[in-house]
Amino acid sequence: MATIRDVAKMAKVSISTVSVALKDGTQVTPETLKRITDAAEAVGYTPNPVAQSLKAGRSKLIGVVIGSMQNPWFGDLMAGIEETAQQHHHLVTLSETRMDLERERATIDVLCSQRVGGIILSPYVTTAEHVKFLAELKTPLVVIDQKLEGLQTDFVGIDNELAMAMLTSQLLRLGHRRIGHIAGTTGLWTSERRKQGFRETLAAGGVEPDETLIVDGQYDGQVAYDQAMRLLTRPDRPTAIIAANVLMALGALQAINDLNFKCPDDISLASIDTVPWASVIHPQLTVVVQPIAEIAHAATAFLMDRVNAPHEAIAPRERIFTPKFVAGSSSAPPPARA
Amino acid sequence: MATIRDVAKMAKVSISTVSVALKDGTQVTPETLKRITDAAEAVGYTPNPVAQSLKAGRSKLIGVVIGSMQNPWFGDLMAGIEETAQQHHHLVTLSETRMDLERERATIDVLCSQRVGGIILSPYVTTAEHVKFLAELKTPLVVIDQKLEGLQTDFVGIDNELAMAMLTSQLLRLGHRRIGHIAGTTGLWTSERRKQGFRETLAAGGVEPDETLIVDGQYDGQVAYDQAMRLLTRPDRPTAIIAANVLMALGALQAINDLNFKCPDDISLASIDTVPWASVIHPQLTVVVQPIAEIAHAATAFLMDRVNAPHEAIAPRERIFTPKFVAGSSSAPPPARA
DNA sequence: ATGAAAGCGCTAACAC
DNA sequence: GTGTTAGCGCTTTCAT
Repeated sequence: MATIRDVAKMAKVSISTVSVALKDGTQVTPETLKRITDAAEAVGYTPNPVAQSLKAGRSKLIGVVIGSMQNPWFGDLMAGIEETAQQHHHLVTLSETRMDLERERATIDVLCSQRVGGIILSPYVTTAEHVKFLAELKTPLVVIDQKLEGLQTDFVGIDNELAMAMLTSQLLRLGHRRIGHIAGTTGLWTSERRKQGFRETLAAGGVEPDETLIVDGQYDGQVAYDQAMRLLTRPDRPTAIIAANVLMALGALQAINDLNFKCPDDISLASIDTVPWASVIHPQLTVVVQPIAEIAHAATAFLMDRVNAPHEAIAPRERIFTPKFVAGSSSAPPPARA
Repeated sequence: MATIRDVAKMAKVSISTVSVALKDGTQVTPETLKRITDAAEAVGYTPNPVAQSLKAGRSKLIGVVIGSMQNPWFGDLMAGIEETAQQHHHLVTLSETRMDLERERATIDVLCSQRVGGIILSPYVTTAEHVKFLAELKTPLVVIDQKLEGLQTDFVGIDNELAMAMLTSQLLRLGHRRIGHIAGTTGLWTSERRKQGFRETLAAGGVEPDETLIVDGQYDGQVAYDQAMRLLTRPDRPTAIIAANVLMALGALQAINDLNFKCPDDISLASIDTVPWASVIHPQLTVVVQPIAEIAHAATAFLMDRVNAPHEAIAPRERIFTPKFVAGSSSAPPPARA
């Protein structure tokens, strides 16, 4: 590959002149600029990003750290991040932590030692120790999805209380009074916010929240299946279930079918998020969807701000998107009392 | 961050000794080795990969270039690649070409100029010019999924004829004689191989292939929906449909439902590939699945061979996996003649 | 066994 | 405006 030296030799200038000229053509005479650009063209010169990175102390790479690639929104997230990163001439690397504390830390360590320009993290560890670890990172960091309380950096996510309020009030309006909630992993920010939105909306609708109807599905389809089985075989079973994500909703739907209940005739179902192939699932799920592409763009834009201003201490920013309600046929009025 | 100089100073040796000692402890006396490792530990030394890359002329990064992140197997593919790459201390970057010729070329150019160690490509462009472009790459390359005829490099994929033969013979055995095939994008290797497997199996089963029952669904769910609509509204409609991928199968299923046909009572359906949580789709699809994780591992292993032996001309290798048949309830005997 | 020195390709002071 | 020079952190001859 052609180096800056080849260009300099051909244009009969020094390498620093080439470097300066190619940065912003304003510091050199038009004639030399032309000679240089022509020479660069002739030898097919592309600056070596590795050398640039060594000089700069960090590379034009942004690391995305995610809990699981099984998440249905993961493809859209990556596509959005890659699109924005590309506009800033950055490449995107991807790492999966499999929702493991050790792996999350180790992954971030690797990324930092690789001198990536910045990191977009969807955290699954919320311990104070981990927050401290993240706070001490020198590498620019933007957190998405799970907000980590006390961490001074940018966050992009959705209004989780609102998301659950949308679904809950819809079911209340249909006449449901006993509503079950298969919640996400206990302790995670999104899980707790969603539970809170659930409780508050019920209370505001005049229904006393029954804590035994709120179960932990660990954001996992199989666990949710088991939990739905338990909920639906109780004598005082709920007439509707809200799952905190779509994987759990599909698990619950499976349980409903396996128990020979009809959805929505016997049990209504609703969830947060959807899947790309949602249109062929019967019944169509009533859902609230996150604007994933916008979250990806916003997070990447935040990150690039930090990458491009490495010395300024940018105050933590927050971007909370409003999810969108999409009515489906999985929710209907509860069956008449037997 | 601590540099090799910090370690050298603390261990009271030269930087070259540190470098040699940390490479393989065999060239230095045990005492100095200990001093050096202790010092490295004390200052928290990690070699700067960027500097190593500059020296080596290429980085410990492998680029994955894929047509679309919507593909349901994309998450599993990435997870598999990342896992194997990690064992070789490589990071994985991801780029999407949106199935566009220009973008596929430009993306590969960027990756090469970034001096990635190697590239795993799932190509969507099969022109001779593109093959020539790929053949001239200096960067190690492994192709997956779509084989490019005439390209001298490693390939990993599945036996596409066999995949279609499995599905076709199953439907023949059930008694179907008019079977439609929603094929992938015309001209792509997988599409053509699958069509070929379809024709041959029909012929072997004593059924003359009707070319009008083979339609181009472009590997796209919406296009497949339209094509299924056309197939199913013909007076001589097929009694079964095989889709060349799952997105198209789901599109076809939607069409079947919208036309108020029952699957499998009126129309049987089968496809290649599946989606996570396929179990909540009714009816359960009869499918043939690719061993994506194994494909990912094999491709990455091939690539690492090339990365680790940059000067040897490794002869092109090929790994063809056998897909797995998974019977579902979407295929049944055809309805009795009216 | 250890060290000195060159250089990977580039950028940025600092001269002139 | 343009060139000289000194590194960024590392690996690798080549001496000693």
